Amino acid sequence: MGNTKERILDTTAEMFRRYGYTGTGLKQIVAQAGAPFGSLYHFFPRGKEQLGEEVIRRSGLMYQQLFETIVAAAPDIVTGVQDLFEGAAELLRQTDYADACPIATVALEVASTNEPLRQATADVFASWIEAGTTLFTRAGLPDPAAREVAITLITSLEGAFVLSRATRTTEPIEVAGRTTVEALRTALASA
Amino acid sequence: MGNTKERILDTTAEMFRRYGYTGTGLKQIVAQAGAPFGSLYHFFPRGKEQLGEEVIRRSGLMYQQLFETIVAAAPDIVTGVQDLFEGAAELLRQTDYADACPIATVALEVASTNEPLRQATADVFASWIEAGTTLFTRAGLPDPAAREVAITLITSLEGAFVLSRATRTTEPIEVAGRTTVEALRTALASA
DNA sequence: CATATACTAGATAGAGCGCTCTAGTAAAGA
DNA sequence: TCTTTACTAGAGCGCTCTATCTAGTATATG
Repeated sequence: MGNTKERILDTTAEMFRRYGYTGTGLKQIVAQAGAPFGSLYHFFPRGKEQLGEEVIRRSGLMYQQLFETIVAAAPDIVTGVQDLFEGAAELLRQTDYADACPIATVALEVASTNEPLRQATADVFASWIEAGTTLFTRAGLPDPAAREVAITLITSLEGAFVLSRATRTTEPIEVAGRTTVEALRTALASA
Repeated sequence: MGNTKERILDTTAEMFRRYGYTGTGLKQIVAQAGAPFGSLYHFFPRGKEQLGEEVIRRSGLMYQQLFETIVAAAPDIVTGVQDLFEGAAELLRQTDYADACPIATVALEVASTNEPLRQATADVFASWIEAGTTLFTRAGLPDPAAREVAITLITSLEGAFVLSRATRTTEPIEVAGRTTVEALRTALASA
């Protein structure tokens, strides 16, 4: 069964969100996942770096699907973006401002220290941008504008996570949501 | 002379930008600063945490003054904000996408693990927001709108740093600059 | 039944961590 | 001159880090 491996991946993703890459120890991971230490190097022979890379790519994909699900469930794209920011604010509140994007923390840590992991975070952001661009294109925006709004959404969300987690307030994320929605509305109006 | 202490603070700030808080070792700091290890605990008796806190508050103040200087040198507030984003993009390019905001990296790392440091990052962000609000109020925005634009600026900039450092592109920061300027223009127009 | 493969289990190595400790030097004030 | 204070200097402690290593168990296949 792939049960142990999945448990290690899920636990690591959760710990990355709270403690970052360098702040998360392998022994803490196996302890919290209830997995033997040997299994870690069985499933991830290249050690922490391989585990980190798989967690980054996996989490990136999960969040992308979450975003697409939220937008698909909304009556229109503007409401979808609104729901996304409101959901993020709610999640932060519920988890005592701990559980936000696991990519950003690791991305900043590894950007200048670990090229394979930096590449993984870059790939995740690139695919988020593409996914967003596709969605906004489908909503009627021309190609360059769609990409700009997608980038605006992601940078606003990530930056808001930083401020909200630090200040323990949802104000930054609420403001970021309004700004992003406004940018989207403006772009749609002139399309 | 306060020379050694300053050198330790400056070196630490630089290393925090690149390696983060947990990723920066005290021995690396004194080695790079050319300072004896004993001096570190002479100037910072409470160790790494005290050093970290002073670096956060000091860097926060420096960046705030930098922002105010840039805006003061510009012919108007819109140009000032534009210059700020362009300067940030230029700095990233020149430093191989290493030197960005030292607060964000540390903020995400310590938000759920170290309360005194989390508080220090929160204080920095709060004072940035206040400084921005003051500037935008002076430019003619009513109070709630001024604060919203200030928060938008900071979240956009921080989020753009994350994406730019990860992808090694200035595109996110350019887009964030345009979006922020647009938000500011809209707010000014309806003021 | 035999054997290969997948996985569990954890002791241990070697390096590095934050921090403490003792000792020594430089310069200023009594 | 003597003493105090500020600072330099770095060895070493206890601990944790990632990673390796050996050994054992379960399961499936010949």
